[in-house]
Amino acid sequence: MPSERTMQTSVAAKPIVASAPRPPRAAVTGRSAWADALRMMGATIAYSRNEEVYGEDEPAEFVYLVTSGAIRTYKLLSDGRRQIAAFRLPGDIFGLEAGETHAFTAEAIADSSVIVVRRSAVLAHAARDGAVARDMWAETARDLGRAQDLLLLLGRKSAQERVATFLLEMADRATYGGAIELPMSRQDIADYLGLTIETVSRTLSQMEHAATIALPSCRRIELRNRPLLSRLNS
Amino acid sequence: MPSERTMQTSVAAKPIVASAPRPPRAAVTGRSAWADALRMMGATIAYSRNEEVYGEDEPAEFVYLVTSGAIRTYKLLSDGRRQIAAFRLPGDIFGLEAGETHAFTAEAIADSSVIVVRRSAVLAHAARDGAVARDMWAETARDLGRAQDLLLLLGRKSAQERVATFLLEMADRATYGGAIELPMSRQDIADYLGLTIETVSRTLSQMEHAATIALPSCRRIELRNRPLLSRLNS
DNA sequence: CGATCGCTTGATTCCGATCAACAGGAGTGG
DNA sequence: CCACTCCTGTTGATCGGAATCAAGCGATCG
Repeated sequence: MPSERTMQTSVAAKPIVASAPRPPRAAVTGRSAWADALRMMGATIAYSRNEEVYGEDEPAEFVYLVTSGAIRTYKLLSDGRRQIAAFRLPGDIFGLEAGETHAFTAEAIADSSVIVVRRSAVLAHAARDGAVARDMWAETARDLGRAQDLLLLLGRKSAQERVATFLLEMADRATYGGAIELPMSRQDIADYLGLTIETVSRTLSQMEHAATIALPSCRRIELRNRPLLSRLNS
Repeated sequence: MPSERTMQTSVAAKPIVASAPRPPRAAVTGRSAWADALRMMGATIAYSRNEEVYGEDEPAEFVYLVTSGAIRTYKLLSDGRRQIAAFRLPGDIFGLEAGETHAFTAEAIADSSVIVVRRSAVLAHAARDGAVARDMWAETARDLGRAQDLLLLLGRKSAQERVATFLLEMADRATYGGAIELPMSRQDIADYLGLTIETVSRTLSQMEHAATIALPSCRRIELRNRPLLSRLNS
C-alpha cells in the first residue's frame, strides 16, 4: 500500500528551470534524432521526490524526456495494490501515448528534471517528417519489448530470478563507479517485481551472504558474481 | 511445461489458400485503413493446430492479420516455463516489429487462416502514407496498453481476479451466441495468466459452484454474474 | 475397443505474503 | 547538542494461496 498519493499535478504552474543539472551518465548524447528534437523544443521542469507528473486517465498533453533523477510509471488496483511498469532514467522518454489520455500514473522517485514538449507539437513534427514518425514508433516498440520481458518475469520467475533480472537490468542502466546506484526504494522495487518489500530485502540479503552481491549501503549494490545472476536470469 | 515444440516453420513453403474461411465474428469489416490495406496486399495462409508461424529471434519478414482461428504469442525460459503475451483472434494484427527480429514465438492454437504481407511492403507503404504510419504506431501502442494491463494482472492479482479478468476480456472478444467460445486449452490460459492448469481449472469450478458462470462444456463458458466478475476485475 | 489427451479433483507441500519487532538514519525542535 | 519522531530497511515467526504430486474421468481417435 503506497501511502503517498497527494501531490499537486499542475504542469503549467511548475517553475521552469533554466539550467538542468547534468545527468550522471552519457545519456545526454542523443540516442535518436527525435530525442534531440525534444531537447531543442522543450522546456525543463523540476519535480521533487514523490511528486506526480501526471495521473492515469488524464489527457496526454505532454511528452517527457528525463534529464536527471528517476520517474516511475504505474497502475493501481482499487484497493491500492500497485504495479510499476517502468523506471524512467535519464535519457528515457515517457508519456508518449497513441490515445488521448495517459495509460498510467507517472511520479518522480527522486528530485528529477525532465524536458517537456507539447504532444501536439511532437505529432505535428512526426506528420511532417517520416523519420521522426518512425522514431516515435520505434520508441513505443521498445517500451513494448520491455513490457513483454517483464510479463515473463512476473508470470513465471521465482523471487530470486526476479531480483537477479532486476540487478542485471539496473547494472546496464544505472552503474556508477562499478556499483549500481539505486534511485528507488525497496517498495518501488517490490512493486516493479511483483513481490513484497520483505521478500526483496530477504533475497538481497541472501545474495549478499552468498557473496553474489555486496551491499555497501542499501541504495548501492555491487555485483560480485555476474555469471550466477545471468544464469538465474535464464 | 509445454511439450509440443517441434513443428516446421516454413512460411514460404506453405500452401496459399484461395478462399479463407469466413471469420465467425464481425472482424472482417476493417477497423483501420491499414488493416484493410493488409487484406488487399496479402496472401492467405493456413496453419494447423500447434504449428509455428514464426520463432523468437527469427528475422521479422512478414506481418500477419488473423482471419480465422487463433494464434498465441509467447516467450520461453530456458527450462520450458512459458508466458503467453497475447492471444490473437480474427481481426488482430501481429508480427509487426520495429526491430529486425521477432520478439517472441507465434503458434496456431487451432487451425487458423492468416493474411501475410511482407514487412518491407508495409514499411514502404507507411513511408509513403503518413496515415498508415500512424495506424501502425497506434497498433503497437494498443499492444503496449494490453501488455501493461497484463503486467498489473500478473504482478498483483489473485488467481480468482486473474480468471475473472480473463473471462471479461474473452467475453468482449470471443462471444458467440451468448457464451464465450474458448479457442485455447487450459494450459494456454494458465500460461497467459501466470498460473498452473490446476489452479485455472479449480477456479473455474469454484465460479461454477458459485453460479458466477456456467460451463456447458470445457471450451464454452457463460457469464451468469457479470457484476461480480467486474468487481473482481477491480 | 484400448489408448491418448485434456480436464477435473483431491492431498500435500512450499514459496512468498503477512504479521510483528527492531535497528539505523534523517530531519526536527527544544 | 541531544532527544524525539518518522521513515526505511532488515530480520524473525507464522500463515496461506497456489504449486506440486497424484489419481481418475470423459471424450476423441486410431
